[in-house]
Amino acid sequence: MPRATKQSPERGSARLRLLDAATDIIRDRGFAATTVDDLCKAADVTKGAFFHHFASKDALGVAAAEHWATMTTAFFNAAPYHDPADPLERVLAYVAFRKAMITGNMAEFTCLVGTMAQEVYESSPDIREACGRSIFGHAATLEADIEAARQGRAITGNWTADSLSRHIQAVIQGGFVLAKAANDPECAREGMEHLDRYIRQLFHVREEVAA
Amino acid sequence: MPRATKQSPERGSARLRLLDAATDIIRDRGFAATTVDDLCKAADVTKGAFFHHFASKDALGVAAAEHWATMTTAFFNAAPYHDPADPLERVLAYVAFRKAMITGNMAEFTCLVGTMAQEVYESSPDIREACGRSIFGHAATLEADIEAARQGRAITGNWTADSLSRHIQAVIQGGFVLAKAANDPECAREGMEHLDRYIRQLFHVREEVAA
DNA sequence: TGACACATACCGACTGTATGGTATGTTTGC
DNA sequence: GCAAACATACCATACAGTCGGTATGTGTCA
Repeated sequence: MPRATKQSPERGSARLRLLDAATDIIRDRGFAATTVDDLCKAADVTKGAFFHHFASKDALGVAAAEHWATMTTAFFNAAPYHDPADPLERVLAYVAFRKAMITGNMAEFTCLVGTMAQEVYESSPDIREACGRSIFGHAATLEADIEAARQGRAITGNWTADSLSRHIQAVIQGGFVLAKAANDPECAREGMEHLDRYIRQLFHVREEVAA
Repeated sequence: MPRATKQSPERGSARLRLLDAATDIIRDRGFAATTVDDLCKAADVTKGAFFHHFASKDALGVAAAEHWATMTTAFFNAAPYHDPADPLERVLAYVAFRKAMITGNMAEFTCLVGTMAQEVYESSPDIREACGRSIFGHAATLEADIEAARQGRAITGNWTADSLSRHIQAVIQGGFVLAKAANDPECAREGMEHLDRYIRQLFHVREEVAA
């Protein structure tokens, strides 16, 4: 366990290392079951460093949610599902991308802010709000494409683009819950197939053979 | 705070009172943030009684999940959505029923086993499995109706009854996560409307004006 | 250029309390 | 009179948070 020493090149990175550790550990055990000592050990920093950067454990929770929002925004911005020229194709590509992301350990593909929101929605309003901003901010990134597709194809249905954008996130989050309960990621993938089928039906396009 | 005294008429009900308290408190704060003392206080029993009935806090978690399964099974068996003669009508009535259930406090309508599974899936396999049995056992109660509707209406789609039964639960669970993140139950209700629309589309039936 | 002030980033021992769990009674129904 | 159903006092530990300190960088002015 190499202590960060004087002249250490990582000096100044304790905050980031703590946030990265929080992302992993909280997804694994949840927020309440994650101790400050756990985080310090994983990030290889001391308790002094922790409370230098964060006023409290709750404050770290808020920062972790915001860090998650920043990371995921950059990640999804750089993802290839934006490539198609047709907005509906982009939405369907997003769903396919989310499905393809479901691999590896449960903690690797599940959602930090969904997990935290579920746990602390009542006990820690600050964390809950930060989680909400992350989830609904991400949902909103699909809204323009959905609306463009809706207008471009003259779809008239009893639903709105923002409602569908939230529903997409709900299916993803629900898939994670079932996957954890079953200890089987396939549950989450299944949900994405239903979601793909639903969206195609809303827009009256043929169902393709699942990729 | 009236201590349970000798000659108390509730004697013998400590276990049940603890399970009921666990149902409420864990849905509010999550499993890890719920202390044994919290449960004892809410159930108005002592720690001795707690550990007389449960070998550990984890054991209570398992029992709470099983108690939840028992309660919800009885509740849904008695619910009116079974009344329609047509199996598809019963499935749609189930979705409407679940939507109508979303009222009151968050902790009142959200799902104990979904919350717990999300939290302890990695750290407590016993609880995770009990949660899984509850969720997937409930999902399975819809499978026969879905399959009957599928055959009765000669539906040929690239999906199975058991997959759809799980997806229905996923949408419900995902709706709960978003509702908590937004602090707004309407998120969960929206999801049920999309689910209703999806099922109707799968079975090629007209969308009704939302109840 | 260098001395000084000041700020930021960290260290690690310490503390008060909360927590899960235990040991040992006491009461109650059969 | 025996076993189940409690009650009460207690314990070891783990936990979030504190505090006095040190190391390193940075701006400033003679």
